[in-house]
Amino acid sequence: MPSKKYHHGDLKNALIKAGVEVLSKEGTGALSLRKVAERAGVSHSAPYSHFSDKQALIAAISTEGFKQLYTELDTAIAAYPDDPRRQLQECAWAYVLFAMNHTDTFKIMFSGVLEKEKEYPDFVEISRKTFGRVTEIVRACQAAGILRAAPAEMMAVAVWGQVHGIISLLLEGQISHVVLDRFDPREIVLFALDQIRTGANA
Amino acid sequence: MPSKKYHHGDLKNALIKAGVEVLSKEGTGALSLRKVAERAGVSHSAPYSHFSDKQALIAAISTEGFKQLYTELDTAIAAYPDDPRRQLQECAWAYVLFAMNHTDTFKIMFSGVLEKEKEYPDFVEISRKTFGRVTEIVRACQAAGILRAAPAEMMAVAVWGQVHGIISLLLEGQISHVVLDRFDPREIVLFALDQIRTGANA
DNA sequence: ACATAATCTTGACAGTGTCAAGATTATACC
DNA sequence: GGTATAATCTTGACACTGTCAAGATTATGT
Repeated sequence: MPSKKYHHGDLKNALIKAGVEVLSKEGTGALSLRKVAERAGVSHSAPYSHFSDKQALIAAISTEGFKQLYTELDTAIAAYPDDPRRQLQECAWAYVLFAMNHTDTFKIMFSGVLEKEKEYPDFVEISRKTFGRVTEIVRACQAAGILRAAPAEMMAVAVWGQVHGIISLLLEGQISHVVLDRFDPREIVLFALDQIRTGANA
Repeated sequence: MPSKKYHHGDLKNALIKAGVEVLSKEGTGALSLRKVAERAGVSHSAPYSHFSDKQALIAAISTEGFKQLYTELDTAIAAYPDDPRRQLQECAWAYVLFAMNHTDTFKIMFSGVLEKEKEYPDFVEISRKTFGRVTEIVRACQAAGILRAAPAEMMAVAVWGQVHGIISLLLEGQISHVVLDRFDPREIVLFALDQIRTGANA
């Protein structure tokens, strides 16, 4: 029990974890450096030994979120080797599940709270890596004749954007009650995911 | 020149306008009640005569944004009467243009800064109205055999989600440089819009 | 013309991000 | 080992924020 050492030992990670906790329990608006510090059991200014400012902490939380998202995509991919069609499908669903299970982390990752993301190399790298993984699958699907021919990166962006859009609208409560009264969120997402493949044309 | 009257006369709208200005000039993070009040030439507490709290001002700004978006969709629709295919296409593009021309208003409308949106009836109504317009077009497209048969509201959500996702990723700077180095944002959006219709399947 | 309501100001409070100065502890080098 | 140096954490302060209460000013309705 390292209860009252002057040096915390692993404060940086403790702050990130505390940040995630605050996010999930009190929402994005309640995330403050001071609250995170208190939750980690240190003084209000201690975070500045590890993060240059609040944005840096947010960047770290987002990076952590991306890492988790990456591993979930990775296991989804590993579950269906040599089946790129299924891989793409499961990745899309894993993305949706991640967003629903870690709503506020997801929001912080994508809602523009982090302002100069390119200044955080870890964030940029895991983001790039994740996107690269999706691109690989798209390329494999194209090679297998499952997806149509097109620049793979572009198609990956389009597919990702489509998944991202529908889950974002759902999480932000933008889906009309006219729809929510009649359909389950899962149904809506599945319909949208299906339409990515088939298109809306008659 | 009603310069120094104790009563402003139209403070509520002035505050909304000032808010939009702050948003577009200094970004979402710089939006504060006090700054908005100062810009409108009143004391820091004056906004509380018209808005119960900051959220209420944000709701008003968002509502204003939705109204503008609605009229732009409306003119896009009016420009191509009896051509639902073109109407849908132009609405999607108008949506994208609105997001690019009023980035920070768009972000405030959709980035979850507004927390209890259902508590603001004006916001709910214009939001519902806008969605209804899209649904109408989808229904018309289905009737004309342009879009495939499916619950129109569901399909409208899916299409909207797809447009929303791609422009959101672009605005948040989430599109990889691998893609941005090779393609113009317009190209990316057009590709994505095209894929909404055709689907990604081979 | 006057009572009442609407609007705006002033002053205060707690909470926030951030910085400077100093206290405490770990690390590296002799 | 012991000591200089760096890393880590605390304390105290500042300006800024949202919010409220009390009061001043003006509009409105009767």
